[in-house]
Amino acid sequence: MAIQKPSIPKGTRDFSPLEMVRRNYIFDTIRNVFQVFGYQPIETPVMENLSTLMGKYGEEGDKLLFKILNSGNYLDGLPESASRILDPAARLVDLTKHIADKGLRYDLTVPFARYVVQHQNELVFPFKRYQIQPVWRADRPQKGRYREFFQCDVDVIGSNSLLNEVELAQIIDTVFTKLGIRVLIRLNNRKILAGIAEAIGAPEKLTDITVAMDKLDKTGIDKVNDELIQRGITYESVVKLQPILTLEGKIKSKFDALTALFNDSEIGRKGLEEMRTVLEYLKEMTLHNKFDFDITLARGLSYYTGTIVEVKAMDAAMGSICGGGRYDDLTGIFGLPGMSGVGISFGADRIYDVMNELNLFPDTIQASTRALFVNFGSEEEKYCMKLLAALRSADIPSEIYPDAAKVKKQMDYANRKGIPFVILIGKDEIETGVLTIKNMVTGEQKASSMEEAKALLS
RNA sequence: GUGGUCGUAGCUCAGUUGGUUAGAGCGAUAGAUUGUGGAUCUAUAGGUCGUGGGUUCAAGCCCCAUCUUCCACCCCA
Repeated sequence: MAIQKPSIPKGTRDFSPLEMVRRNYIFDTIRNVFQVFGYQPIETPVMENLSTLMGKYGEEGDKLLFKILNSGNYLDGLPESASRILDPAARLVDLTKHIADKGLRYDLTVPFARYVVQHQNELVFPFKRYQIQPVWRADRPQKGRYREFFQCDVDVIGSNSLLNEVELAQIIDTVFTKLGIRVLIRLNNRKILAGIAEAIGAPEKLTDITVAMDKLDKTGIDKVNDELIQRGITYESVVKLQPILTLEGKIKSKFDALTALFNDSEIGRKGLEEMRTVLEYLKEMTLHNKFDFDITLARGLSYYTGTIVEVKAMDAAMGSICGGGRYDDLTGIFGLPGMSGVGISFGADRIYDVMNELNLFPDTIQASTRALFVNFGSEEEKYCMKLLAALRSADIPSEIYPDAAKVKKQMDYANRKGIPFVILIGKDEIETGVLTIKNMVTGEQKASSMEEAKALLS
């Protein structure tokens, strides 16, 4: 058989030891914060039924789902003849639903909603859960965008209280403070966006308006207006929107302008009230990072209904590294209506990229093996295994070189793995019962007892 | 999904208007040095030039397709 060049699918990556140590540092930090705030872990399968996933992320989202081809003879049982399948005019989607009924999860929120409905009888509400698992999107890879990446989700479901929003903001602030990333936390509320759409006389165009407004800081007001017109919003409505688009600066002035605009919009007033409450709490909390009320923040996922939040690194050019919001009725579609939830998701891979770019990983996390026993042969080997066991039971990460190779080679091994101490046990040491320990940084070498060794190495 | 971009040794990259046997540095292995590493010196190994077609007397170089990389758009973590 011809040798084939090994490769992995587009947009996926291998993680080598150094990367894993650093990734685990991120996961451990985030997990600890989640636990301190009283959240409990769950996991769900990497694949879900396509019926669970389809239609939850909008039209775009359905296209980005990885579908899993059915097992067995998946062409059997097709409702129509094979010639129809081979007909180039036949729509691919039609075929897809007959030959694939499973897909890889696109995020952790929808599987969580499914989980809550299925396990509603055993859960204690409000249910606070966290979940750290990979998700898959059939996107084109680019900077900060992978086809396989990890999300770290925290959600609380079964509580309408805005205290949850406040706590989630605290979690964001705590996580990024611990990781050493300076961030800007942007907040908005979907009800405010709905209120704006209503107030300018285009309530049915909410999505179009938010998608266009979202680009304000990126493309500028002229482009946004162009897009609004292009999306079928009337000239009059666009004119009414201008005072909102040009709003800048103080939170108070935004509130004043919106209050005036929302004279006839109840939903707008509701959103504004929610935002005021959240911001007041946050002011009391004295966070380490800045937060802002940003009217242009929209967020794509269609299921958000209340507060929305997005986090960006201040010192690196990267898309949002954390985002989320409140969804009033995510479980309704699975048969459990009236269950409000709010949650956020940390993008571990983007956080990694930011920390890498800014050199934020502490050196101390790279520590692996503390000491290496040099192997001088079978006699010495046996003797070393006992000493090794003693070090290991004292929680000192240690190892023995498995072959009686040249000392140079064994030293090289220690250097390359960054092992700071080498222990040499030869005939002399076995006779005298001491350990010759060499410091690989200073080159210093001395004889120690086991007790001294433990003290030195721990 | 749209547009662009990259691919030569394990890694980083040279490679002339298409012209004999595709090079360098780093790394690897062995030795100088049989229980003492990082330095130095010497030698050795390592390539279907991403893949498949095509043009040509001749292709790493030109053309087409395809895969991959990176980037922008769309959208998003």
